[in-house]
Amino acid sequence: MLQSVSIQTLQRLPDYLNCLKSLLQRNIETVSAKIVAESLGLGEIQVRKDLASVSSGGKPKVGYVTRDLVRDLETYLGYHDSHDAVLVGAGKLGKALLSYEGFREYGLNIVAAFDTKGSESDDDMQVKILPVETLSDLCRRLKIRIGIITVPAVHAQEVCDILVQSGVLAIWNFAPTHLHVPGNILVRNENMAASLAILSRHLSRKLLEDQ
Amino acid sequence: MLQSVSIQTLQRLPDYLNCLKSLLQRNIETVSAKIVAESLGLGEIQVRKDLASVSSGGKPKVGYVTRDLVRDLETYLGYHDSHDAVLVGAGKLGKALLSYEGFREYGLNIVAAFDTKGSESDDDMQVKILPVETLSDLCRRLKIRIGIITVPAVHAQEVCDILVQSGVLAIWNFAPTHLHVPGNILVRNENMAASLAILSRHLSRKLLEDQ
DNA sequence: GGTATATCGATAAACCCATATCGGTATACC
DNA sequence: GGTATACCGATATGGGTTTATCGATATACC
Repeated sequence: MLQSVSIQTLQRLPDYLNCLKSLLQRNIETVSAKIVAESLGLGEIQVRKDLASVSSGGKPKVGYVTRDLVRDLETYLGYHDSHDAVLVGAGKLGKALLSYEGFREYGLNIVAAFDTKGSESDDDMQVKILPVETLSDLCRRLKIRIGIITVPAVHAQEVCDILVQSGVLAIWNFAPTHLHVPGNILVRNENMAASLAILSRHLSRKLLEDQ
Repeated sequence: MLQSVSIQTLQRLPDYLNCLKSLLQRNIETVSAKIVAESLGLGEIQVRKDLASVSSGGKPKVGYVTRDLVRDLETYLGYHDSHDAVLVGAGKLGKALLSYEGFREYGLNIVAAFDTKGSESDDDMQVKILPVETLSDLCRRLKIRIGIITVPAVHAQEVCDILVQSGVLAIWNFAPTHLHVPGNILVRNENMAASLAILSRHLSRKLLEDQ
């Protein structure tokens, strides 16, 4: 049951969770796959398959118990036992991510941030910004396993190397560059350019249609 | 040639462009698909197919002419003729995106930003932050076709509705919520939670492997 | 100029994921 | 209590994307 969740399904799970949580707030105790599907713009069968892979089934004529689904999704996604992470690169984007409270409820706990410019403490940030020289040491001491890279593209690879050497296993890369890592390390690229490519093409076509 | 580019391929094109540009800076005039593949961690055949769909072919024993590929990729991705866009929600993330210069070179030109709190002019931002009441009017007047949503989730749908009613055709949504739009409008979700899901699962597995 | 080699391009197989169809089961209503 | 209905679950079909195999061609070297 746990093994066979496809990447695509996995990426939809947070959406289900969002949707179900908002239903729960409206005191909707049970929910059918059809409702969820319509609410998220997905196929009904797809929703059933996805939910089946992370939770025990629903009942005919009733649907799923909302609360149970939420619990199972959160458990599966690891939102209950949070992961510690470090962020490297306290520029605009880095600071924006640091001050985003939402990550904590996704089980991501940013315990420290690093930058070359050392610690310029900002108002509404929880963590201090440390000099990058201390990055490796801190990762080792706290057994950090997730690294977030928000440095300029030219420095991304060297930061990546430091993280990997310090025991980090998963990297969330916001720099617009490809990172080379050993096979057992996962890199997830937050690929803004790819998103733009899709938007841009859609637009070009639409504008072309209307002459 | 232009029609048959798959979504997956389209998303890889910006990576190719990045890679090729950096090769060009190192005065590498021609490049083989193999080199590009290794540099990006992709399959050799895949690279060839992708490149073939946007550019005229390479020569045996020599490879592709780097400069030509860059030009063709940029043309295909529309980086030459830029699209105007508006951004709604000048919180932390919104401001971070506003001050990111990189978008311009991707052909995205953010001409205005909006927020409920009106115009609090910030230091290094090019555009002023306007009251959201004027959003619809400006979109119509300037014929804006791309909207970027960085408001809290609860307000995302209403902002989305305004944008759509004002003629916007493509929406880049950073709010963690699903948006309902007419069929001819494209929504691209920048799904941070989905990325986290993938990172988190990888981590859980790795930690499990090592007990 | 002939041959070896590196590289591209096209067709075919394999794989993954989404969608459709069928059958089963619990609830609701008569 | 029986029957109709709404909904779930499993198996099968289909489309799209990746990967593999083959043949073609231009360059380089002898």
